[in-house]
Amino acid sequence: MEKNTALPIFEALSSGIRLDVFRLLVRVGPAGMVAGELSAALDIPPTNMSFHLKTLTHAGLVSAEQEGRFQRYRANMALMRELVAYLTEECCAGMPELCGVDTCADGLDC
Amino acid sequence: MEKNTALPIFEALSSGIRLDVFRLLVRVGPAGMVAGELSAALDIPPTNMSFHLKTLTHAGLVSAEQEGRFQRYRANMALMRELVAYLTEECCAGMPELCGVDTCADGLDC
DNA sequence: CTAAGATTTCAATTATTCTAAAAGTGTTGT
DNA sequence: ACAACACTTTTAGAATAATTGAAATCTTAG
Repeated sequence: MEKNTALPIFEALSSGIRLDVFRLLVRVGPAGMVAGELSAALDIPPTNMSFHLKTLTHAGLVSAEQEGRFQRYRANMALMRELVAYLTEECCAGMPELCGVDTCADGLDC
Repeated sequence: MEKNTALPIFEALSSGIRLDVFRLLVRVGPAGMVAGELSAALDIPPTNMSFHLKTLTHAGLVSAEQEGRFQRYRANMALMRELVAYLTEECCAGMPELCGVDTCADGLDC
């Protein structure tokens, strides 16, 4: 992953509202939610929700699909895994065992 | 992890400079770096670097240790793992197999 | 005590976030 | 097919917050 990919992701998640939206979409999984449902569920005005959804979409964290007159949003889980890999890349000068006891454990390839 | 913990982390990493600092600290591992080294390595004025280091420290992403008259900073890898767990918590309504082929694979407990 | 290193304070610039109004889209009724 | 409706997005403006560099402060080594 490039820095130009990772940075918009962190910018997108640095807002409490957008973090709530993303986590909600992660929770509902492949079913996703339409803009109005998200707006109602989190009590955010539709016009403002649209602004935040645009930011999340631009970062690639959520995908939007036209569904009749609605727009359905889904979380992009794969991108998040890539993000973790990017952060832990070249971890500890190539010596993962130096990272500490529980840092690179549990199958996380860092 | 609480939302109040995760949010400052994303805010901290939403700056290109701080992302560079954190990744550099991940790369050097437990050795860490002092403020002046970071300032020189990334070509950032010390006064500005201090500001960003404070933000990273406040988020818990890096730890600061007094070392003589220097201040040595190290990356907190454990916190990042908690962050991933927080994001993927309750993934896909408790049915990880719905998340897609490579989303919850490779031992990532989501 | 003197000098060097690191951080804090402060003001100016810049970017982000929000509400409200207007404009597109697609759908349903007659 | 035409018109009316529901949902979503876009635009514009003001308020709020983040970022930056210069000067000043504090702490430590010699």
